[in-house]
Amino acid sequence: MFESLPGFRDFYPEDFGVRQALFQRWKEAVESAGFVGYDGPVLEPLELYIEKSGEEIVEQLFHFVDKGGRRVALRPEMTPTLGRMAGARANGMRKPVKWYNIGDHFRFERPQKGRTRCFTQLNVDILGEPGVAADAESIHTLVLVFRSFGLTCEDFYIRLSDRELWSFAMDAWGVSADKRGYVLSAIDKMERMDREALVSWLSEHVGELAGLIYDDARKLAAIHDLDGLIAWGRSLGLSAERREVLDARMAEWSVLMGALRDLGCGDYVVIDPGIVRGLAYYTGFVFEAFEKRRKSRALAGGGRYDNLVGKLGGPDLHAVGWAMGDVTMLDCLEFCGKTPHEAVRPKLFMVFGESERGVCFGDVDALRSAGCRVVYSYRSNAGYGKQLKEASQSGCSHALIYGPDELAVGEVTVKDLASGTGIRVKREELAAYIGALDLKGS
RNA sequence: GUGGCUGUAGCUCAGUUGGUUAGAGCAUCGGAUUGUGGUUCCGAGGGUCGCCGGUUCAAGUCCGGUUAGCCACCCCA
Repeated sequence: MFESLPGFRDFYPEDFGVRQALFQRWKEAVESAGFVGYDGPVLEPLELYIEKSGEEIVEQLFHFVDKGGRRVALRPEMTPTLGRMAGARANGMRKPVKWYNIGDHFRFERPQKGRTRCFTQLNVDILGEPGVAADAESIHTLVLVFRSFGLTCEDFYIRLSDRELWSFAMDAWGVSADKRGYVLSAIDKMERMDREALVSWLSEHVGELAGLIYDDARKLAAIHDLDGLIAWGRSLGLSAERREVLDARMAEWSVLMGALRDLGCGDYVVIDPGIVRGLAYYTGFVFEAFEKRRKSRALAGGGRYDNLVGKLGGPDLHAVGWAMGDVTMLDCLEFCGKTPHEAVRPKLFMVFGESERGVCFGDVDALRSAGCRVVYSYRSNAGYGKQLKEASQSGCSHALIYGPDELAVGEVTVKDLASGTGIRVKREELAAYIGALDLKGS
């Protein structure tokens, strides 16, 4: 027997239903915040990803040369495609643009917990708005998504940081522009590596500064309130000009935190400069969502990336957005006992005698056309008992019994298979009766 | 790319110091059951014990390799 490729998953019906329910909640939650759906190609030019991240990223892509000699790759993330699409229409679109996508992505990595080679992501982005109103709504929408699954501030939280703060810090340390990526990378590793190992690694890039950077970065990463950030900024000893810019940034922090509080996100968001995100293209506020009661991979991550569209050759377009993966999210929901399920709808099993078959099949067609879910046994000549047994084992909620007694007066028996109770219903009223059945909680 | 653990029926697992034809529960299918289901009982199908090689009179069991899965590292878009 063939098996699925490493890191690729089969979805049998029981898993498929959960997955569809997940997508449905995603869709409803982000549409409630005014986002509209879009999609792009699963296959893109390899250069679209190299452009942003460099040649080494190729190792983690599914990529090949197509028959036309083009170097192509399965998309590992949505943002470059979004940037390309939005960039092409940027000048003609009314701002802000609020788009979301639910789609498959591919990365050639070693599979492990929370990580596969093909996963589905929800991407939610706001384009064309430079102000913190967009950052606030982006984070609020993320909270809406979590809450739509019944998760609370007991289950998850969002760590909010700001790359601009780190820019000020690097100004103060005197880190040159070409080294800043390494420093951000080091900050990202602070939670996982001890001082000695990290300083040693960092000193390969910034020399003797490494120790100072590490100790200062530790202090900034430990700040978790706005007053603390402001005090930290005053201690930097910036020039008057830079000081003014920093003050303006702190004012934006204040507006953002106020908006998040008013949008009901106050209990979910914590200031945490230790988050920087791995990607090069982030420019401002960045954030990641985590489970609260256990250590796990980030549930979602995002931030502001004002330069990406321009870098891809489009016009300057402000942007802020985030992504959430299906694997980690379903993991989290299972841990929290909040695994989503598709809505329960009545499902009917037709039970009939040989001489009632014709009438019954007529109703099968009519009820199915009316949108009811209707099935029946393929076995001819099976007794009513056999058919009912099949009905109860098939997972149907109700059996419709077509017997001579019922049909003689133009009725059928609608039997609730859970309770065993039956009720006679006029055949012409069947669709209406079944449509009114409410299975919630059953 | 590195390391640890694990592979026996569709699933969960037994399988003694190596010893005849590898078992159980659940699930599946059939029957008991000719107009009223879920229970119960009976029966059936389903395994080259992940794969290859070695040791041995004899390997599911011991050894080596390999492959797959899980977990961790690396990386994380």
